[in-house]
Amino acid sequence: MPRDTDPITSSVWVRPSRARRGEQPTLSREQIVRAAIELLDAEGLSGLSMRRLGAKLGAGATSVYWYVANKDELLELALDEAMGQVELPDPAVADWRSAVGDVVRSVRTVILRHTWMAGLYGIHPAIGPQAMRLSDRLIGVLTAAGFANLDMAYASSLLMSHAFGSAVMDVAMHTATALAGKDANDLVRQLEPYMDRIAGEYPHYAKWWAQNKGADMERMREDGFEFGLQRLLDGLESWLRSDA
Amino acid sequence: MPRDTDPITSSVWVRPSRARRGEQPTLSREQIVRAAIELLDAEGLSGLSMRRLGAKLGAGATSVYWYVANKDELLELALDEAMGQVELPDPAVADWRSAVGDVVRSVRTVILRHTWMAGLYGIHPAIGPQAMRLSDRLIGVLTAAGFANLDMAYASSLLMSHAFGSAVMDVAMHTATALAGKDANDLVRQLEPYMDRIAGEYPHYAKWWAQNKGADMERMREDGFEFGLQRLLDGLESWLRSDA
DNA sequence: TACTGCATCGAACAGTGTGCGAGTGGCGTT
DNA sequence: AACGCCACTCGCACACTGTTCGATGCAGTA
Repeated sequence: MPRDTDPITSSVWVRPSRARRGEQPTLSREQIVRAAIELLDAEGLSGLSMRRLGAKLGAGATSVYWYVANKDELLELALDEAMGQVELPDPAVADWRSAVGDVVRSVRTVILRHTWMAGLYGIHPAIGPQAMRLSDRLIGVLTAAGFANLDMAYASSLLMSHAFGSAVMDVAMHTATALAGKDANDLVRQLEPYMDRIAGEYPHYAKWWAQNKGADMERMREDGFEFGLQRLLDGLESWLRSDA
Repeated sequence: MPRDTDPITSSVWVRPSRARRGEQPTLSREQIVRAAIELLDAEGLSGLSMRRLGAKLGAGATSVYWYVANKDELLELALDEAMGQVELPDPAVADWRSAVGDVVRSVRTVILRHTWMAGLYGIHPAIGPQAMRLSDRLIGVLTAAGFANLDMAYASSLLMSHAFGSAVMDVAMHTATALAGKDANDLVRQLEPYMDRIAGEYPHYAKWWAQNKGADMERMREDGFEFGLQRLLDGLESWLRSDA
């Protein structure tokens, strides 16, 4: 794909997808991105290589480069495509708390479904069309709720931060335990002697641990996310009331 | 480094650092991790290769493998070491809001200083000794404030989520603009025609944009983080009061 | 028929993480 | 004093990576 040095027009999002002239050019950007996501879902971030992607598409390894400038760019496209799976808020819902809550929950769900997304957020900003569409709807709900200008932007990025942050932390835990081939609870149980040994260095942690070692990890993550979401909405709501 | 198949005892954190027998073995795990961080800071995640690390240490490329099993493990160690730069809360401070706020701010600052951390959180959970130390102190402050058991864990992970999430999003934006060789404001200004063109698809976004295009991006990120932190603390505080 | 330009691919290059086995020097034991 | 062990270092090799370049073929136009 011919390069363009202008940082604006060279962005993936402005450069048009390759147009087909005749009938079927056997490959397309959408098809490539879809295949990349399948590979990423099945094998993780390190499982995606241009050669394997080419093979999966029944094409030469380097043919992909006609539709996509970079592996980085491909990942950017895949990330945005996956973001498109987030369920958008229904603008008809009057209760902004539940509307906003549903979006945040959906973002988290999508990231947990495509765990490779977690490692990508720190590299590519979410400014693709799907992410924009999501932002747009969120802005709509928040302005209807009473937020405006900078406060609106702050509120929306706070909500997104929570979805990203907690999902990323969950994914990290999940992959770590999955890599050990264990369920999270098993792993925690096995860690007990280690915890006892270092208890002296982390007194507060050890004390808490002694009282809560029975908790179900999977359940905790879910409940913790929901708890945080509610506190966050509480904070926004009370601010909204005190300001208006 | 000899491998161990047991998932527990094979973890980096339990396996002891290589002990020196005589005087100076020319290399050490701490030295390696330090050099790795320097390389990461200077060149980013993709700038760290085992060969370059070896060269920087004046050693053979594969000598590092005596102290570290993996590149992955090395990154895990570097991540935790960097976490050690977070300023711990002063337990003497009576005001839990400001104590907790300082920790969260410090986490964000550290991540912004070592931008490579952003891409690593989704891969390795923060369970190293430094991360544990941080958690321990945070737990101490929160329990003193009145949180207990599961709620305490939820509150702490909510705070951490915010620090991680917002820092990661900022880093992504920052690297994207830095890669384009532009200041964020310049980039945004250049994006204007693009924004106008797609305004129809993102009506709420476009409307907001029209009213707030003058805002300073760097400032917005800082203020947005602080706004979110305060709303979050508000939410926690009101929950604490209604519960007690 | 000749020409143009989209689309595909093979070969090649520089670089990656890592396993293996050979080396080296100094310590503890005989 | 001699030996053997063992912590430690490193060169080589392997399989693989992303990406460039130039050669090829094919569709539509002149």
